[in-house]
Amino acid sequence: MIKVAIVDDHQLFRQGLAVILSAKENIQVVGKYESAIALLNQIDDLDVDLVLMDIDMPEMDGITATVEVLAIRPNVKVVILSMHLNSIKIQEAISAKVSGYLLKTSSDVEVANAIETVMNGKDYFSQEAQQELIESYRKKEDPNYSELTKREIDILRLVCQELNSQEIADKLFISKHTAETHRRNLLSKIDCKNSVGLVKFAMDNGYI
Amino acid sequence: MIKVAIVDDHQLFRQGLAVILSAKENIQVVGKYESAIALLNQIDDLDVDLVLMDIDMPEMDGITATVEVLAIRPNVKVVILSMHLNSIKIQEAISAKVSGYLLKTSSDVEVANAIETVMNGKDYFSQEAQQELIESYRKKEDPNYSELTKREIDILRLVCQELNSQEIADKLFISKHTAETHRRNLLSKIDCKNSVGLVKFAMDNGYI
DNA sequence: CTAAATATACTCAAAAGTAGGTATTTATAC
DNA sequence: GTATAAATACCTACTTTTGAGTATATTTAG
Repeated sequence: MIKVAIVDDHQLFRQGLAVILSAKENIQVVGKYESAIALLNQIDDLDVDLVLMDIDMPEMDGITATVEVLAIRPNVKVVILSMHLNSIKIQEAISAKVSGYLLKTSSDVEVANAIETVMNGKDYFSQEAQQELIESYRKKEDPNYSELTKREIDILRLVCQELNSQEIADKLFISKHTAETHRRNLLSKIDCKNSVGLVKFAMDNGYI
Repeated sequence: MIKVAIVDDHQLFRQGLAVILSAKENIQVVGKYESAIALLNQIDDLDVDLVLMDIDMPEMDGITATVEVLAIRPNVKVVILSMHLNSIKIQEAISAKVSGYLLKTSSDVEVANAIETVMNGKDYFSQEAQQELIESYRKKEDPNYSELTKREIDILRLVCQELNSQEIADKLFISKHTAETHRRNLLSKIDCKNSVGLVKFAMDNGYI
């Protein structure tokens, strides 16, 4: 019997999924949590093999939560169950050492498969997640493509807070010229026309 | 027995909710659809009293779908079941003649209550939805607040497509000056500093 | 019909963003 | 240790946005 916990802020989803999974003969739902905090508060005393974790939740996102969970209970498996598909989230999830990544559009059969696969010591990433990763690797091989640097991500986030280059410069203790250079490099890398494109990119790719 | 159909693109949610609702003694789930199109294709032959409708779905959003459903089957009740809470969506839903608006964070008990209430000829809007509406009415009474006009919404959407004022002007066959005026009025009404603020507002309020 | 709201168009001026450079210092990787 | 990448900073030039006005035609609501 695989002991599974569910973390999701949507009660209907949480409860529905629990019912569906409990119907599987080898799965037992031992916990349902409406937030990562709620799970972390009980993780010490919880007899659990695998956590199904949503990403978008108030208070603490599922990826941060995964890091916390694995720090306390390194033997517990974490599988992401999110509605969003973007390569940055998937990569962040992998960095956080999740064992799988599923979409909410998945079927109950796929979720059960994923749980079994992960408990057998393998990873399970949904077809869509794999595809997304492959495409992001393809992009990286494109000579016109280059990853954003840490500093560029800083600038991107501040642009998205409606700050102008001078304000960004003040905030980061750099020259206005530097902020403008970073901004221009962003426009070039992301291949968009103006700051509006930057915000949309940031939103689509989970930077904000 | 109340005959309910569920429209939601997340299979796990759809299926889970169906199980939960089927357990209620007075509710029968007569259909599960992964898209509004799928529902509309079968609506003629479907013996259904009430549709639980998600908003954010590919192909056709739940509000457009509601209008279509009610055009064909005016006696069917539609209740929105969405994860998002914003006054514009709620108002659009009301305009589309929905009978209720629930959040996915609701409990199964609340959903069942809502279904019963609506089948008794009343409307059911969740506490959060009501609160959101009240706050939007409060805003309207604020002398500094004013609703966006249709034209302003046009301009807002084009700004979000990375167009500058000249390009917007060309697209709408108006003068560049006019486009600039609209843009400035938007900044003033939305109370933000630049186009970045406009995009975020547009996203937060479901304009794009 | 009339008043109010909306959409339209313009001017002038200041501020910010965009586009093309160049160049130095600081990390990082091989 | 030396390439390489990243972060830093500056210059010139041009475009766009923003701010603060004014003004008129067109719609809409009472």
